[in-house]
Amino acid sequence: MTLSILDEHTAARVAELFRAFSDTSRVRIMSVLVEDEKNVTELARLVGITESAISHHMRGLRQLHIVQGRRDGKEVYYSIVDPHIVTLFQQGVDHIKAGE
Amino acid sequence: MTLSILDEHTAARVAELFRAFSDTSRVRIMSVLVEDEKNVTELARLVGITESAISHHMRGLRQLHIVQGRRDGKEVYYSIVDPHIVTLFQQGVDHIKAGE
DNA sequence: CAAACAATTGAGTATATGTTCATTTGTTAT
DNA sequence: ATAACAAATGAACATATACTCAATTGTTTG
Repeated sequence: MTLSILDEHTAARVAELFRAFSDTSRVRIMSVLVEDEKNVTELARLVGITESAISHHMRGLRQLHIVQGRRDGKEVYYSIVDPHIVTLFQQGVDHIKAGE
Repeated sequence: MTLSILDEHTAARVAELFRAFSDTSRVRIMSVLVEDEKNVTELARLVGITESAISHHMRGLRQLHIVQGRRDGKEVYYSIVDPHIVTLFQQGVDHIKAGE
């Protein structure tokens, strides 16, 4: 099944998906969330950027339905929504780790 | 095997890889190259941007070893280097096409 | 060699992106 | 109600990115 060139709109959505993982901080966020859910403060500490920056990233990832937030008291715990996304992400990591 | 947070350098390389597919034009370029090799002029016509813009994109993709160029006379034919990259890309496309 | 065509390169520009800082919102405990 | 902490938001800024245009390099053919 040999699909021809992607139409502009679909291509834009695909690009949007990959763009989610196109930033060092977001990649590190994902690498943590692959293991387990984490709240914003923990993520900030682990990734090494401010809680504000984490929040901004999480908003983007939420809008793409890549992560979801679960409030528990004062804290919001983020986790990865879709297992397929985990696979996609891991595949990228593995490709790099396998060395080029 | 539960890997902890990715170090800055590895994360940067992973981000770089995903960034390759984070642009609408590059996604469309890839969607064409998945099918078959193409020269710059053909790509420009199919994607709908100038040959110069294509060249700029191909340089980036070449530097990441995602595509390779093969000169045949006046033309340079580009193709995707690594089958794993095709799989990664297709998985992103499939995720979008499966609808969110 | 000159002309024609394909591809690349570099400069310039407009827009997008990631971050921080300051402020606001939400939640709990005193 | 107020204080304290967590998270989200908006503004501002610096950098990155994609594109076009003009010029250059590479290749073939007259």
